[in-house]
Amino acid sequence: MAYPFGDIEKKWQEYWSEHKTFRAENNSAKPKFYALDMFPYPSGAGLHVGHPLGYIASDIVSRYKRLKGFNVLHPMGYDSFGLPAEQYAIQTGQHPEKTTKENIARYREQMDKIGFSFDWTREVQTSDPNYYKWTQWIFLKLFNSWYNPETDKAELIQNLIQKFSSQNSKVKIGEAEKFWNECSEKEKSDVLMNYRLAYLSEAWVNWCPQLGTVLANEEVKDGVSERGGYPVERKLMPQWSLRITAYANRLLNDLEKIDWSESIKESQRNWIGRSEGSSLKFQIPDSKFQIEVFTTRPDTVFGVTFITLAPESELVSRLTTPENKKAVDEYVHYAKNRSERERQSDVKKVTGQFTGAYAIHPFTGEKLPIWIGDYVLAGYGTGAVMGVPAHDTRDFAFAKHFGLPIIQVVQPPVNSSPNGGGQEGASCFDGKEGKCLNSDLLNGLEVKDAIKKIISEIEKRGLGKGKTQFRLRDAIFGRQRYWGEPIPIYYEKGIPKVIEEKHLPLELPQVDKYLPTETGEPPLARAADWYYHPNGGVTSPPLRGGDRGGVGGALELTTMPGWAGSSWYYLRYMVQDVKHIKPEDDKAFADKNSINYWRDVDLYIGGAEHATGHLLYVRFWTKFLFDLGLIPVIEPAKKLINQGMIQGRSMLLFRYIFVEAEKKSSIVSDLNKHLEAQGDSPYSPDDIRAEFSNGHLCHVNAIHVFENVNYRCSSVTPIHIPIEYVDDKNRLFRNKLLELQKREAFYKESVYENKISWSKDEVGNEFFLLTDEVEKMSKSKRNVVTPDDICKNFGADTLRLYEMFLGPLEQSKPWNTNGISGVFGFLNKFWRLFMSPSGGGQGGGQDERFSVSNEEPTKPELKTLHKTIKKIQDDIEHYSFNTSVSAFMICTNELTELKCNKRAILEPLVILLSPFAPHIAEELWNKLGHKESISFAPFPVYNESHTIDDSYAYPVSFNGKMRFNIELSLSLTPAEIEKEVLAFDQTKKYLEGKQPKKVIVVPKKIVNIVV
RNA sequence: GCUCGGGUGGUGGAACUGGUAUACACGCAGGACUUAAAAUCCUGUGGGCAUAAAAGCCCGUACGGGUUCGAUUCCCGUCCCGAGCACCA
Repeated sequence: MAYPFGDIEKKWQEYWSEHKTFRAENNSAKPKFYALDMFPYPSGAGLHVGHPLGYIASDIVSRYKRLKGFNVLHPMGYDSFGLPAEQYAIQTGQHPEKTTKENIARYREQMDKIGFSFDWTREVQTSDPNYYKWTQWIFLKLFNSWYNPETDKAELIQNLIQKFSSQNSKVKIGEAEKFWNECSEKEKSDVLMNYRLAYLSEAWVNWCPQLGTVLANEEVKDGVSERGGYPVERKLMPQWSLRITAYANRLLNDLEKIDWSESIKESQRNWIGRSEGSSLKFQIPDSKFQIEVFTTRPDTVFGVTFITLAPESELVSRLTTPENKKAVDEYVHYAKNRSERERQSDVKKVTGQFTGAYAIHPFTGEKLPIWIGDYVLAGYGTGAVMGVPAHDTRDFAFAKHFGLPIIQVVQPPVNSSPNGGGQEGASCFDGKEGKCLNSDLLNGLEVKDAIKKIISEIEKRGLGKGKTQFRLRDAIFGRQRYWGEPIPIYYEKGIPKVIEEKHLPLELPQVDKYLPTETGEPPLARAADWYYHPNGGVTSPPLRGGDRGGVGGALELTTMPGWAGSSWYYLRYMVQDVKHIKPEDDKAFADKNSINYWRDVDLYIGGAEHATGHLLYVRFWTKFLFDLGLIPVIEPAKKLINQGMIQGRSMLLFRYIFVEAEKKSSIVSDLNKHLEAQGDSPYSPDDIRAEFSNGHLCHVNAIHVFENVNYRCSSVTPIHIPIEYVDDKNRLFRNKLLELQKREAFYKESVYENKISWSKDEVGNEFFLLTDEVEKMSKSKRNVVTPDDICKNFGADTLRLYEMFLGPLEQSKPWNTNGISGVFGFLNKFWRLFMSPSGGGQGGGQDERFSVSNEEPTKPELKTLHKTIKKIQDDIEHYSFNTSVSAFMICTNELTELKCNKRAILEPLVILLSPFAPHIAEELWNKLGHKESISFAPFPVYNESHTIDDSYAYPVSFNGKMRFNIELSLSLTPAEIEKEVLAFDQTKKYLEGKQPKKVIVVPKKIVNIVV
């Protein structure tokens, strides 16, 4: 019979909750350990089996650290602002707060059943006004700060204002310059916007019409929105942004200081994208304008044959000659209206237009035609490039397409790729090695040296200077959405002003609908009294200043993006009992003492999908708060582990639609096109015929397709069947489908039940064999598996062990429960070590009685125990939890074999197991007579002397092939070992009478004889 | 295209800094207990050759080379899978 996990787990979960066992103290003499999980977005599908993977790992480490005498902070909360709740609100009219609350309750219930040692008194929710008050507060700090390049850190904007006014500096107003002290309030505000770390500007944004909002770069994948997959366009609009680019260098350099996975660091490096080069100015004859370009290859300057501007560049309209105006306007119009997706998908398509204008080559004085091309990005560098077709593939393609001249200026090294010529017309060579030619003062120099020389020359002649450019863009911070933190800004006479700190939080107003207004304003515009007055705040009664005069004004209508709240939440957890703190006692985002005690996260576990989003922003905010002296650390987390994704197994039914066609063969090729796209091998017509008759592919509108071959496959649509309707052999039974169709109209409409060619099982039930596919686990794919059933059927301890046993934490793997019985079996076997059958029943019987002996342990028993202590300790330190589970199994198998039920062995073993399977461990600990929770028991100390053997079975190899073992004393010297081995009977056999050439003896490892 | 991971039995996966490849578990096969089933326990299980049986031999960590007494591990080349970036000048 199985051990009574149900009762045990309930009992101890209640005990921990009642005794607040895992409440972390901020005043402690113990060393601190902060283990953090990326908090979840509470989605409507509930917690699936992938979520706990990381939580279990961090929980094991947390519990282990407690046993090791650390004061452990292991908190949990919710990233509860976000799009899905809002989309749901739009559909149903329900306030997103309501669904969010419900989802959180469900998550909590599920988490509680897994037995995590979270300190729930520190729970945070980003959508809680008590929390987002401080998110808004940090925003105000960003607004009121600028980045001082001289001190290389953020400083108060007040310092800059002071500087401007005391020096009466000249500042730029549009294209004009003006003295600071002569500027109007509005002009001053505009100037400062170029410095503030949170600023408002006209910016090209990723606009997603379907979602009605702008998206950050990392929220756009392949030209469509990450959430929902809707098309994204480029649009110029006023936007709040954060000046993360000011931190680009530090974000890049400090990666060296943290122990994060190489892949995350690499992603961040790519994303920040530092490149070193030079700026260079090209004069335009008879014009007040000039073109500045950025290049990483100033050494190729003598190969420049044209200049290309981005279509969005301001210079375009100014430089275009009258006779080219029409063509240029048309091209610009075309380029701007190409969606981001089109632009990215046909990268190979070369488009462009000549402006009619020319620039002067700064070294040769030659006339260079100025072109526009949409391969030049407006947002990078200066939005203009110098075209060096011989040594840049894009310039090459452009020059080829428009018949522009190509001049080779670098001779590739001889051993480089065979056809990488760089010769005029042939192909281009973009390697950063070789010798310069046709390059005046650079001739004969190696590329590297040429770069140095030309930069100093450029600088000497005042043509430009050496420069570092980053790919990273400022982060767009406003969202035209309801369910996010309101941005604490109001507009007085058109000037953005901050809300006073004492009026925070600026709470989300009630609105009648969660949609944009008829005039296209964000949902917050629907709020009746969305005005601010510095004397009265926002609330009762709102004093309206209005936009046109008086004090106060309309509040900002956009809200913050999803990542705002998560950029600093690790700090909020540091506050003792933060969940129950009263607003009037809440004096800081986190109090100084707490911050100085906990400092930073020691272990952070979460998904790799946040590599360039959350994980970059949280580093940015950390550095900013550090600069302001608010926190003592420059990085949020010392160690980061990315847990692998647990994928789901989707069940797919393909709907093939056939239509009439003229040609016979097309059905085969159409079908094969689809199968190849899926990675399946193509089918011959016979194969397809066979598949159809087997029922595999046969979900079609025209079943008789092979009798009447004049059909072709016009579409193939995969339909996700909810996995709970499918049996473990991928079979969808007809009655199940009917049941599903009754419940969900979608399946009624999309699946033609009477067109399916059903197969029959042994008893005659009709079924159809579905295709399975490993995909991300998600609600929309209908493949979500929750941990609930496993907790119910096997218990939380089994779930915890099984998730760890699945493989290395960082590896992604599809969920399957094939091996769960092994883990469950292990726990039962472990339980039985402590039990003896009371009535002499058979094989463990039903009447188990707790029975542990106080006898002295034997040597083999001690050896097993200490070997396991060492293994578990090493494994946890290396986050290798799958191998620990194996070690526990081996240990239990050995002790069962030894029939060991001795307290001296089992008691330490229970402590050892407790981080992994805390419920069963608490129960056994209690049965062993302890009154306190096992959570703070001392971790057993490894004693090497118990594991040392005096002899070792040496594997003896001949020419590297292992043949047999010899048991030899470990006290022997290598020479003695050699002698023993050579004297051994079997050795003679393998020597076949020959003399050994050489004998290698590695003590305690191996003996190898070379013949 | 560039960068970073990774390829081990039927399956998930072990193997410390080069030293007995396939631990542990699943699955499968056989057996014990049982009226029977479940549960539990035991035995076997990389492939091939060979044998009455035992011993024994050969091949095997994606593929081809190399270094080494010895390579899953290190080096070079190729193929495949996954992830990130992708007209970033």
